[in-house]
Amino acid sequence: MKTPFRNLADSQQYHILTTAMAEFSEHGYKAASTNRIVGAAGISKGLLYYYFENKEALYLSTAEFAYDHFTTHLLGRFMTEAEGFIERLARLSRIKHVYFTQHPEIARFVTHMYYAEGLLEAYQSKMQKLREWSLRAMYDNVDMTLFRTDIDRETAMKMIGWTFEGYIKEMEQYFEKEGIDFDQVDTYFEQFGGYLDTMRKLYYKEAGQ
Amino acid sequence: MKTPFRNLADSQQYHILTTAMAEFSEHGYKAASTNRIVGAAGISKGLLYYYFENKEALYLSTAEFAYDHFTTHLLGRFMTEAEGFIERLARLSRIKHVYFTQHPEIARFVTHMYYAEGLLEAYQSKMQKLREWSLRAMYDNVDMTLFRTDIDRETAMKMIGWTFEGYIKEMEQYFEKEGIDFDQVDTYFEQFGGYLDTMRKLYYKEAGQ
DNA sequence: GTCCTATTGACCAGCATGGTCAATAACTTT
DNA sequence: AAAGTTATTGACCATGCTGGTCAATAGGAC
Repeated sequence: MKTPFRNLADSQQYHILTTAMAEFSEHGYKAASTNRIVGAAGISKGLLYYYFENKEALYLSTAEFAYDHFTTHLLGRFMTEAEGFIERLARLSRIKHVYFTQHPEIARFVTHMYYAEGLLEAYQSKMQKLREWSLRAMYDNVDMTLFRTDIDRETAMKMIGWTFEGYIKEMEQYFEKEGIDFDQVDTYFEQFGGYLDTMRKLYYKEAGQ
Repeated sequence: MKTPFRNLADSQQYHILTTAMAEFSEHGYKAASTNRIVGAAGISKGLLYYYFENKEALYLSTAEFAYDHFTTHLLGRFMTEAEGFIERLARLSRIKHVYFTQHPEIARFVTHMYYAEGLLEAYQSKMQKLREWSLRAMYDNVDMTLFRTDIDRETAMKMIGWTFEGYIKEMEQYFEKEGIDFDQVDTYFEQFGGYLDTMRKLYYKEAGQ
């Protein structure tokens, strides 16, 4: 990253880096095309190489920006309150969902980084930290006594996690096909609440027991 | 597909087509490389174009072979017996798993076809049939009275489906990392049975009720 | 006018692509 | 053994895209 890029307005930096992220997430590092990036970003080829020394430097800047943005915007909101496992996952899902809709390119790119190999050696310790921290976000300060006692806790937690994954994936597919209807947003929340109730009925002790 | 290819021994046809499938599934139609295919298949470039008129014809032959193989090898085994929903999904999972380990390239390619767009217009009606048929395989002749009555059936079935998806995905990831230990295969089955028991405890009426 | 920075897009060599084709190897038939 | 037919090779080609360069120029500051 060269100084001219640093002198850019934040919004323009964000614009260029997120377009690069979209390209990198979709095609991976090698197959990503700088030509497509400049086309999508609306700048000339020359200007990109006036901002960055080469493709790799662009990727690394991109990765650093994404990592920093992700951690500063999410870590803060994840302070753990005491609550049941289902409520915890519900809260995390909502927070993630907000972030994914507000910064979709960054979110997609971070998941790409999470699984990518090769160029990222410099980031693997950071990723490791992220992994550990996301574990804490899931389990720290969770009230485990809510679970019914006749089924294994580990099993229950896995199944609950898969239920959230499945539900989120289904919603994503639905929105991708049908588009989000903002008048119906209440219905979506109701439906989500219904799933939560069902899960409580399945996995928690009966009330008052 | 030209006649010389038709005159080939079945095993050689299978070999070439499955190598092509691997390439197509991994990179998609456009990014797939005929050079890599001939390299992996151990034949010369010229020979490939002696067998097929061009890349598209190769893809179409590949798709047809995969579809036929998949349907003839799976549809037969899917006759529905009366059973609970959990047992049904467990049975389907086992059948699928066997097919995926015996014909991984075909299996991967069929899922690719299932989601791919563009070149497949000719196959979309076939895919539609496959979709309908897989629905029947899931729901036909299922004993719904086993479900406990205080939770919604649709919700329960979705959650059970997600549990299977999650478990299968986790197993795949585990095997990819650690490799399959054939001495431990009993443990895997035990573990799977444990999940089934838990699910029955969660979603079915208590015995004798 | 004179700097200095920002910005362009034509241009380059390199590489991989899908596809061709003359040469030849390997069988069959006579 | 000769002739004919089919299988098989790999060098070769035009094309298109790649990451990256650079002379030209536009814009603003002094």
